[in-house]
Amino acid sequence: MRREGAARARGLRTDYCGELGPEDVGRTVSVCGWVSRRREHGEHLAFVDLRDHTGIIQCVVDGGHDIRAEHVIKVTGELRLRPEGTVNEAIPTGEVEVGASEVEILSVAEPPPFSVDGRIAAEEQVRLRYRYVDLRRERMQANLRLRAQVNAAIRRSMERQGFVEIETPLLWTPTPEGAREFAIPSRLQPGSFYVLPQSPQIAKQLLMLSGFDRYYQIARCMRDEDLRADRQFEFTQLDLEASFVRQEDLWEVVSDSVLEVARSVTGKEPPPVETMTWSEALERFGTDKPDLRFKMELVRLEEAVAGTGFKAFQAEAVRALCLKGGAELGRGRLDALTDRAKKLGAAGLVWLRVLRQSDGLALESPVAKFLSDKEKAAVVAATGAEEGDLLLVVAGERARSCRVLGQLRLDLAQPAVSEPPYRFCWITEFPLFEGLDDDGNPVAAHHPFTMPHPDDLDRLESDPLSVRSQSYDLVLNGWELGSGSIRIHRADIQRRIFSVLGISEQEAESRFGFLLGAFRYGAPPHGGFAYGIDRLAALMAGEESIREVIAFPKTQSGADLMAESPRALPERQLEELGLRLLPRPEAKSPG
RNA sequence: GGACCUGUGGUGCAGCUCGGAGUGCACGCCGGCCUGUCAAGCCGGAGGUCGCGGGUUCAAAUCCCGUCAGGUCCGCCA
Repeated sequence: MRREGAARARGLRTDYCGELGPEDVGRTVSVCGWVSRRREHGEHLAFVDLRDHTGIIQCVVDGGHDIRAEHVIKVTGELRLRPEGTVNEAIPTGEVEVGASEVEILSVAEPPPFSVDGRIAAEEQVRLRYRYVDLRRERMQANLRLRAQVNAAIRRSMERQGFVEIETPLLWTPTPEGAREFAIPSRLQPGSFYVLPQSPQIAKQLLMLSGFDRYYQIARCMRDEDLRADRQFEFTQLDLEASFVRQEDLWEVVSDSVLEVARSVTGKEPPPVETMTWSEALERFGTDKPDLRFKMELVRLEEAVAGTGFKAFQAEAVRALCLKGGAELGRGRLDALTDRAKKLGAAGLVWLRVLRQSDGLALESPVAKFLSDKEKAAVVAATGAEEGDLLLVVAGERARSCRVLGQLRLDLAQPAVSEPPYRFCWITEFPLFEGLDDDGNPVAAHHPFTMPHPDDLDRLESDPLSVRSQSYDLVLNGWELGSGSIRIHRADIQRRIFSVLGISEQEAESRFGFLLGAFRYGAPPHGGFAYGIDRLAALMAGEESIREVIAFPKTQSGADLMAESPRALPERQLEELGLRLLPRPEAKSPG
């Protein structure tokens, strides 16, 4: 438990509270911290549980001191074994206590707005308003320290692999694509604006053209989009880019870093990162971010019901889920599932209970009468269903049917997202384009500098929607951690992409000018990746929201309840920036 | 932009369906007692615009409308 490196930096104290033990008995020690709890026994005896970031130590003090919860005090005295029968097995320092000869009150505290010991869980609203108190709690101390451990593991991995840490500007220039940006008015050039980077994407590609070969940065990114449990305005990514590499090389680099993180946090060797194509993920799990911790994969039934007389199953795709033991679900529950499927975009949901009959398994369902015995048998065989299971079938367009079942799979069987094990997975071969915009032009799925799959290059113009890209996502337990791609470094291919996207040469020049310009001076083949450290740290900490691993997060309406941002600026400051406010339709009054 | 959940002494809850005096529980707080506790114990006490505004009603924490705040989600996040 003792940390040698910290020994010289203990300052006012000789020891940390949580590190004292029987081996220290007999020493005169000084400990500093916050009063976690006091137990008074009259004029001459009181117990004080003193807390610092390492833990809690019991101090035995004279009852005359006015020592209250969260007072900051320094206690000096001899460390001794607790008397027989008074050992507290519930805490690591429970065998010893400080017999206080001197108590110094370093500062007094008002009663905290909620309990620091976590006995009663305060509402998030209250926690955020008094975040400095909230962060004293064991949970938040552990979370933020775990996050620091994640950062350290990432740096270890990147340095080991020869990456160079380079900082890029926070005051950047507006880019037309992607997320909404935060704008910063220029004082020296009134009317002009910087923006905060939504990612260092362009900067890091330029660093490749500059010959740095391997760049990384633990980078803050800002996106002015609506907030969620896994999304804040500002978040932190491991951002990296490498030259003269193939996708496989990057997967290895990134896998090394996340496995180093998992190893460091869990103390165990994590399972290797798996890989599957986007198309396979959709077929097997009905999503591009599969949760591999549990099976219940989607099943193809097209062959089993080929040539069926049942109209609903005469569709492009007929897919099923088998819910183990689901036959006992009541009618109300099944109706709710059907509603859910419809809300998700399915035409309907067919359920079949798998029951035992004298001569084998039988299917009980409102539509059983429309299926032949042979079809029923084929369905049972294809799904591997056993007595007591429930089959859920969606028929219709392929991608939609898979996605509906993919969501039902999560609804019915997904464990808490932060529960181990940690099953990292690469999703590869994303489509280059996703659908068409209002003008009938394909829309870039990743960004317009993503290199197409070499085997599909000749279909770029003839059948763009079938073209795969060299882009890839990293997924952990159903959460998208990040994405990356091999970039286009050749002008001819970039021209063809812009042409397919319906972007003219002039438009490309004005929108991506300085990047395209830089490419004219010698661009190495390169590619990169970025993943969210907030999300990774949250999952590693067993949290469902990234706010629990961020010291001072914003609420869903973008407010900091402690700092009370955002706020109005004084008129003088606006003037200096060359800004004038439009009248607001209505003033917000505090509730 | 939209859907749903939540808002009651400092904290966490119950009360709301079926309207009848701010009623209750746990923690905390203040005072007293208490020399081996550790969620200390015992006795006493203080503390409330029921988020805010409007409506219905003889009467609203409770029903209705609006609004604000927090959360979850859809849209959005190349």
